[in-house]
Amino acid sequence: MPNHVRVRFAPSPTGPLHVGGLRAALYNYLHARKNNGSFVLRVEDTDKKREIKGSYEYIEESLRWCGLTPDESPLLGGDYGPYKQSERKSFYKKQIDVLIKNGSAYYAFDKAEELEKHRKNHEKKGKKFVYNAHNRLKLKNSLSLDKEKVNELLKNGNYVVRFKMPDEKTIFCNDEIRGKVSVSSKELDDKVLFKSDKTPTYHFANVVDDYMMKITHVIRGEEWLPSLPLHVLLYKSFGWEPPLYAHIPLILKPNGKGKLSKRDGESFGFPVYPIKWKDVVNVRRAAAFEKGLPYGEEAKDKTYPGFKEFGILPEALINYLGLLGWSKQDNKEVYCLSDLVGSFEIKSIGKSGAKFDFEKLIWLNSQHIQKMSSEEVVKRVSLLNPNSKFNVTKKVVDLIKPRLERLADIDVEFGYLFESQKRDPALEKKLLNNDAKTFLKDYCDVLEKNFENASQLKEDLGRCSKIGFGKSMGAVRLCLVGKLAGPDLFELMLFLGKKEVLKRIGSVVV
RNA sequence: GGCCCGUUCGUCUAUCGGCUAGGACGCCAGGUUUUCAUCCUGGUAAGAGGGGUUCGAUUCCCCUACGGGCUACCA
Repeated sequence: MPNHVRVRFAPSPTGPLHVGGLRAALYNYLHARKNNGSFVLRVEDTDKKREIKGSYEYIEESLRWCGLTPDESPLLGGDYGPYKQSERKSFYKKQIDVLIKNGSAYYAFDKAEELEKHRKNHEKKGKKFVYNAHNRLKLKNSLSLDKEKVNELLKNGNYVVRFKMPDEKTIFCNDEIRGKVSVSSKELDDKVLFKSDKTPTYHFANVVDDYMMKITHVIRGEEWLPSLPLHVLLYKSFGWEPPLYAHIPLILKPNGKGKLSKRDGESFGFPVYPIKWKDVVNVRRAAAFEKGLPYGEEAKDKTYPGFKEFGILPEALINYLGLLGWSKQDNKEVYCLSDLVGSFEIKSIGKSGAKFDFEKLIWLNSQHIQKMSSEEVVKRVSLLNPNSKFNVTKKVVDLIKPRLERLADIDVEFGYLFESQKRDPALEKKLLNNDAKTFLKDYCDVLEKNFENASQLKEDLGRCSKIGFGKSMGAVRLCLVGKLAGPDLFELMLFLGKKEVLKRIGSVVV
């Protein structure tokens, strides 16, 4: 490729970044790095009504947490700025005039309510109302009205600019993942490019910016595929060469019903955001008010935990998202970011939507934890939970690493390492009969005198045991842990220390 | 409803016309650790359905079904 590869991730700040968006960002990042290109973060904040305060900061922070740092962004700047669409208004104004002048776009004066009425009427007849060649001359716009009237209406300032969709023409576009996509232009409408508040719509701003920022590859969610023909036609109207497009399939709910969305975090019991998101009701309510929508008074501020708070490593999340809907020829499963970069190829991205599998994410997470040094794990845990009442040391991590699935809730999962736990009553009934208690008492007496190392502890246990080695260990384990789980019994005893072990076993014997 | 995209084990996927359909998660069984977990070994399980094209279709084409997306002066 002769041109320098430039890709962009262009979220709109209408809320937190979710896994689907994160994956789009990841694929863009991978493609940029693979080709020594640039990864641009652009904020599409043209619709101020829908903007939620703090989203942009949240998005940058999430990307940083995942290690997907952009080369150019609103914060970092760059040669093609500004990187917030709200700061690029003059560009859009200039370019919309170009399209009006060359006849690709026109002014329209129809009121929103009037159009809504048309839509309703058509719907009643089982038809669809489309604002295009089929009926644009019957509506109020600069193509149907005479010049005088148009000028008069323009003076009022209450107009939009629409794209003049060609009449009955088959439009062919190319998608890097699916190949040729074609659609008849009679299905397409004269999309609004410029709103009456003098701001551009997504379609227009997006095309203008991608061109001006010299974007070579647009990698975005499949929900944009239907508007690809419009975007390509816009490029043609300008006489510009369009970039290459790749529409990546959506991430679906685990049950396959629809794309993964915000609420799913709650109903499926796992996060959908990278890091925690604080949903502030006042902000939402203000937004709803602007739009004239009702917003429940009973609603409360709510914090949604993210994968980070759930104890998922960013490495694992990226690994999982990378392989979801994309796979490499080799049979490896565990990858770090640079491995993914090495073999990334747009063409090998899958075509069909993928259901989110939390179990596999957890498995990958534990794989990444195993690969990590205990020191590093300690560091991450303390960063994640600086106020924990327990001190998770290297010794602790050494003991539990093979069974560590998530970095969070260590004090809950492995609380027995820090303080005595309540014993499972069912197991107690089964394992702690009189014979067992006799054994425990004998063992305590021995331990009192001798508490040296693992092999000695083990030998002594064997000597005291009259109920079988397995049962004896079970009994001791139950005393120390409260259930039949945890690390190697004798390592655990050494970790807890003589005093604590005698205390925990003693509480049963007496 | 219309348009667009998709469809291989329960899930994520490999296969670029020759297949005893491969791997991973999950699940089950066995082994190691006289314990827990890790780990190892094995097992389970798939080409939506129907038509073509072909010596041969999971692979190419068509239809149907199902799933998803879009259908705003939202992105």
